Amino acid sequence: MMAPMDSVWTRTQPPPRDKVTRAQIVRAAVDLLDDEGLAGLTMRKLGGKLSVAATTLYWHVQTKDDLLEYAVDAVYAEIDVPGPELAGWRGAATLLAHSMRSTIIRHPWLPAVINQRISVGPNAMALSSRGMAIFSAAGFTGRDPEKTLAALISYVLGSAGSEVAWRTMVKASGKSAPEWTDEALAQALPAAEAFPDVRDVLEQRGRRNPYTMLDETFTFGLEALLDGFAARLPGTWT
Amino acid sequence: MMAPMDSVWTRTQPPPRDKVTRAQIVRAAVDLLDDEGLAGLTMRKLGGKLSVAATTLYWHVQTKDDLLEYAVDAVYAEIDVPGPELAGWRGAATLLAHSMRSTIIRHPWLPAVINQRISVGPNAMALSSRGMAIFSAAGFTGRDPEKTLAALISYVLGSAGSEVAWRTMVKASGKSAPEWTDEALAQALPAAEAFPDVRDVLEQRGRRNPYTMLDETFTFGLEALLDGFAARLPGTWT
DNA sequence: GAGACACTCTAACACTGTACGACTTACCCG
DNA sequence: CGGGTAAGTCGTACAGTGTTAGAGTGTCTC
Repeated sequence: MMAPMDSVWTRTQPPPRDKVTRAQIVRAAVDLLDDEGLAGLTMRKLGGKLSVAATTLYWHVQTKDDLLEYAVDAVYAEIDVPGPELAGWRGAATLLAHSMRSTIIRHPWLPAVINQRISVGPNAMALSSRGMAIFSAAGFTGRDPEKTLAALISYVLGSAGSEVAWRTMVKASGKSAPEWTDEALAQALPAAEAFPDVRDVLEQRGRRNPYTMLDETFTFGLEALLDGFAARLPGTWT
Repeated sequence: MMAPMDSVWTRTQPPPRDKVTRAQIVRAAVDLLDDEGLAGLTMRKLGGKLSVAATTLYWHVQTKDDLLEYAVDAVYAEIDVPGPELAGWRGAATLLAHSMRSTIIRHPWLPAVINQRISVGPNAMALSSRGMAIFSAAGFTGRDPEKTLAALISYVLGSAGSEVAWRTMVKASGKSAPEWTDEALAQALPAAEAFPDVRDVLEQRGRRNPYTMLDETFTFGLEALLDGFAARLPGTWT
């Protein structure tokens, strides 16, 4: 394991040339965002986490917005896009959708950041490429694979975005989901009285397990969308 | 027009009791957000726009986040939800979707804000209520109207969110859409070389009219989703 | 050995959201 | 009519933000 006469003094190439690398910064930023939310990411706090002055970060990253862009692309790498040969196009699309949803739930700051600047990082492009491959293999031609993938991603993003907004509020309150719902209904939502149907919806979310209800809602829309895709496949009688 | 001896000095009742009302503040905030984006909204700038000290705003609004919540709900009022009796459930849903999309495009900051806190203002609830009525009238029962509406809104939100991200970047560059696309491809996206299919998609967006392409993509997904809903209507043979 | 380079840090600037307390009115009650 | 209470506005101030400029450190190359 150790060469003879190897010691700190004889070693010629101390491996860590820099105190931090951009990859480390990005990873730490994602951690911080996960833990403390979008407003919790501060250059000084991030520097502290890496035992480095805040301004040091600016050597590796031009601006905080750029850092966010890096963070977004890093997270994109966590979404896996199965090839269509494994589960068929519908299975592959389903897996992609669920993987994307859980990635967003793991990184709740994602939707708010994504909707400000478009994502053109390498991981985002790889996702697009592999995602389009699913629908090309399914038989879509021309611009259809692009449109189909865009629709799928839009749905997942919107759905997960709402879900994340809900989860964030519950988490920030420190209460359990049913508790939160009850309190919110009782105290803070007198407006709901005017809309009994909406009130019922919110109430149910307090009684039954809210998370399985979110799952059901997500799957419902996903299946509907995929049915719509299937009906658009060339070779389908209408 | 003027009473005898009316002057600044004799006048006893200056009609405007308050210098600003909350409604005015919210409206000005929306305007500022539309013009300068989320980062452009500043309490001091907003105060200046209303000829009022920044701290005065805090009498009418507890916090900047609260102000954003008011702004979101104010914008929700612009989305119109037709009753199902007018255009049938599918027509009504289509109109709702398009109205929501154009509202978001008019207020590009909306998606980023919406995904941080859930919306429970009166206009948001009215939208939910009337939206669910569409699908109830269509024949959906139980929790299905809620799920269907959630899916529709999720899709619109996600789709418009991506669109807005794109539009914002193009607008911020000050260039025309094709110009922007060309430059972005040429200079800033060497990563695209590794994904020729993605590159083609981006390139086409530069050649053809990008806005009609966005329309097409939006409509494609919307129709697919509505087809999926139709297939789920009770009384449909599968 | 010397100079260039990569990297880090301290100090500072302009600006942010917001708390506090003082000030000016308009209104109500005796 | 007179005084007190509340509503509303403002100046000041504070802690914290992203970011710049310049000085400093060490390492690599000739």
